[in-house]
Amino acid sequence: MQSKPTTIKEIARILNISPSSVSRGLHDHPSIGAVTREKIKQLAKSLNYEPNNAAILFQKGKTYTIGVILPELSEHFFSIAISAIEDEAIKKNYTVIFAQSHDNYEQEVKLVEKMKNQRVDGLLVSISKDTSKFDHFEKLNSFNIPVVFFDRIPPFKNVHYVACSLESATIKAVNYLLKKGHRSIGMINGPTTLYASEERKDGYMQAITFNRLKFDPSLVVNCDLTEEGTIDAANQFLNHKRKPTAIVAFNDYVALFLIKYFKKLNVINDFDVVSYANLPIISYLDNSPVASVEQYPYLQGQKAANILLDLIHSPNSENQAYYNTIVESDLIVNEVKE
Amino acid sequence: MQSKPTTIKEIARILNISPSSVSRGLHDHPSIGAVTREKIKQLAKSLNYEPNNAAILFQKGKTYTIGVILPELSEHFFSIAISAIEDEAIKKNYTVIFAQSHDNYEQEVKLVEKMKNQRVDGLLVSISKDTSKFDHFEKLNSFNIPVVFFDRIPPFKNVHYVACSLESATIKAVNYLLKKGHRSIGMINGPTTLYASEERKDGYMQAITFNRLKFDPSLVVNCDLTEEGTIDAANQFLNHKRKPTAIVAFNDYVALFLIKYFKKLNVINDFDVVSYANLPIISYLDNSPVASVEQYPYLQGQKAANILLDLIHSPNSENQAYYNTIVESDLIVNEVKE
DNA sequence: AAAAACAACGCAAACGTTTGATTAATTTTG
DNA sequence: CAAAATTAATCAAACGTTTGCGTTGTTTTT
Repeated sequence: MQSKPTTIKEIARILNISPSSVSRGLHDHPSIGAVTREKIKQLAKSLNYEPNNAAILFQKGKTYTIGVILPELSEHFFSIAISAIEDEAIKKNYTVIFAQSHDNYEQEVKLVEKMKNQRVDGLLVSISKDTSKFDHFEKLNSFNIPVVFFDRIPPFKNVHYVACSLESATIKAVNYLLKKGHRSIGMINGPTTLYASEERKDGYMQAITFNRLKFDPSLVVNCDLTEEGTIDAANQFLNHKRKPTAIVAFNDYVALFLIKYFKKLNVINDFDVVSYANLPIISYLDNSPVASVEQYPYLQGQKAANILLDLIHSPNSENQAYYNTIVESDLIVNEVKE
Repeated sequence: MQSKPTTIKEIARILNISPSSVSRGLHDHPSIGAVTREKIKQLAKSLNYEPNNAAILFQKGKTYTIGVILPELSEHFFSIAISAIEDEAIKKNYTVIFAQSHDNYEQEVKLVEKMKNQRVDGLLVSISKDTSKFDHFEKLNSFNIPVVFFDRIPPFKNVHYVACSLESATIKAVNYLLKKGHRSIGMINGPTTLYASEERKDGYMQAITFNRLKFDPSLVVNCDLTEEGTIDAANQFLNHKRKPTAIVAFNDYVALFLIKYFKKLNVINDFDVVSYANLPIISYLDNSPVASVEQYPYLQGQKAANILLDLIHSPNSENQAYYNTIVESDLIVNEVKE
C-alpha cells in the first residue's frame, strides 16, 4: 500500500482553512487562534504529518546540511573527527553529508563543486595531500558558504581553521627525548610538500637549538611514508656516523614499519621511538613508541563543527575576523606496562 | 560581493526564450533546435549556471541521497564500510548522509524518522545493539523507501540484507584450532541478545559435533564485551576443570583485553587465540591472535550500496524477492613473523 | 493543393511550504 | 457611538525546475 505523505494542503482542505493558516498554526505563529491551532496540531498528528524537507529547503534556500570533505574516511583520525562532527551537527538539527577526496586534488575540486550544488550551508574540509591551489574554496565566498578547515589546513591565515600545532607538539616530543638523555635524535619526516612536514622540522630544530645542541640536517630525512620509504630512512640512521638513539616518526604507520624493521634486525632495544597518534591500539604493541603526540581528533572535529555552525548563524556580515583555532596537542607518555 | 546563483529563468530572460526551452536545451531534449541548444549551453557555461538541486529534488520528489545509519562511525569496521558506500554512491551520482545510533534504540528510531523526513531515496542500516523491535523500519515500506541492512542485521529473512555468515566463519575457526591439535576450546561470546552471538555459538557447536567431540556448554561464556567482562570470562577458563588451550574471542577488542590479561598473568603462551577482525593492526601485536575471521567490511558496504541502488532504480513493483546476500568470511591465518 | 507530419518552441501547472500584504470581524478606546 | 486598535484568518506570490499539452510555422506526403 503506497501512502503519499500528508501535506499541509491536505490538512487545510480537511479543516476547510487555508494552507497558510496551517503552516502558521504548526509554527505557533501569534496570528492563529488557539482553538484552530490545536485543531491543526491534532489533525497533523493523527495524519502523521511530516514536513516535506525538500520543499522547505527549496523555499528557504537553506538546507540545514553541512558538507564534510576529507581525504579518507577509513583513516582512524578522520573517522573520529567526522564522528564528532556528526554528533555536534545533530544537536543543532543539522545533517551531515560527506565525501572523500582520496587525497586527489581533482576529486577535491569536483567535490567542492558538488557540495556547492547541493547548497550545503557550510563546508568542513581537510585538504588532500596534493592540494596546493585553493581557488575552488575561494569561489565559495561569493556564494556565502562558509568553510572551516581542520587538521589538514592551507598554509595561510586568512581562512577559518582548526588544527593542532605540530610544531609545539614536536618541541614537546624532542624535549622529552632530550630529557631522557638522548643526544642524537633522528626524525623520519614526510614529503617536503606537506605543511605538516615543515612544522615537524621547525619544531625539531627549535627544540634542538633551544637546548644548545647543534642541528644536524642529515638526521631529518624525508620519506614517502610507505613501508619501503621507512626502511630506507631507517637504514640511513643505522649507517649514520652519529647513530641516533631515538627516532621521531612521522606517524603511527611509519612507527609501525620502523618497529617491525628494527625488530627484524633485532635492534629494537637500541631505539626509543616517538610517534604521532593515528592508530588506536599502537600502545598495545610490545615495543610500542615510548610516547605519542595526541592530536585529539574528536575535539578538533567538535570545534570545527561549532565554528562552522557559528559562521552559518552569524549575520553574513563581512567577517573580517578569521577563526584560527589551535588545539594544543599533548605528548602522551606510554606508561610502562606491568 | 554577494552573487546570486544563476537560474534557468535568467538564462531564458537573456535569450528571450522560455524557461522550459532552456531546461530542455540543457537536457538535450529532442524538441529543441541545435542552434538554440548551443546558445543555451554556451550562456549557461559563461554564467556559471549550476542547477539548483533543492529545486530539482523538490520538483522530482527524489533526493538522489541515500541515508546510512550505523552504530559508531569511529569503529574501524564501520568506517571502512561507509567509505565503500560513499565510493559506490558517488559513482552513480548519489550523495550519502549518515548518522550514528551510538547503539541506542531510541536514537535509531529518531534517526530513521529523520531520514524519512529528509526523503532519502533509500536507507542502509546496521542496527544498534539494543534494537529488538523493527517497526520503525517497516514504516518505511509504505513510503517506498527501500532498506538494506548490513552486518548487523535483523534476525529474519524477509528483509534485504548483506552480512557475513559468522556461523560458517566460526566453523572454520574452530576447525582450524582442532586441526592444530586443540581439544578444549573456549569461546568468549557476546550477550545472548545479539544475533551474532547465536551464530558464533551455532558455528562452534557444529564444528565440535562434526568432529565427534562432546559439546561442553561451560566452555562458551557470554560476556558484555568490556575489559572487565573479558577478564571474568578469562578467569572462568583458567579455573575450568578442562582448561582450554585455545580461545575464540568475540572480536579483536575482546582479544586485546584477553591477551593483555594473559600477558599480565604470564600465561599467554598457554593459549592460541582466534578472533574476529576489527582492528587493522592487531596482527602487529607480539602475541597476536593466531588467526582472524575477516569480514570484509569494504565488500559488504559495496554490495549493500549496490543492492540499495538497484532497489531504488527498480520499478517499485512488489519486490517479493529479498536480497539475502552472504559475504563469505575467511579465516586469515597470521603468518609467522620472521 | 490539401492533408499530414514534423520541428521548434511557448504556456501553464505542478511540487509543498513560507510570508508579506490584505481583509473581515471583533474589541477597545476617547 | 464612531474611530482606532486588535485578533484571526485569507490571498497570492514566490522559490527553480520539469513536463504534458498546445501552438505555431515549415516541410513532406498523397
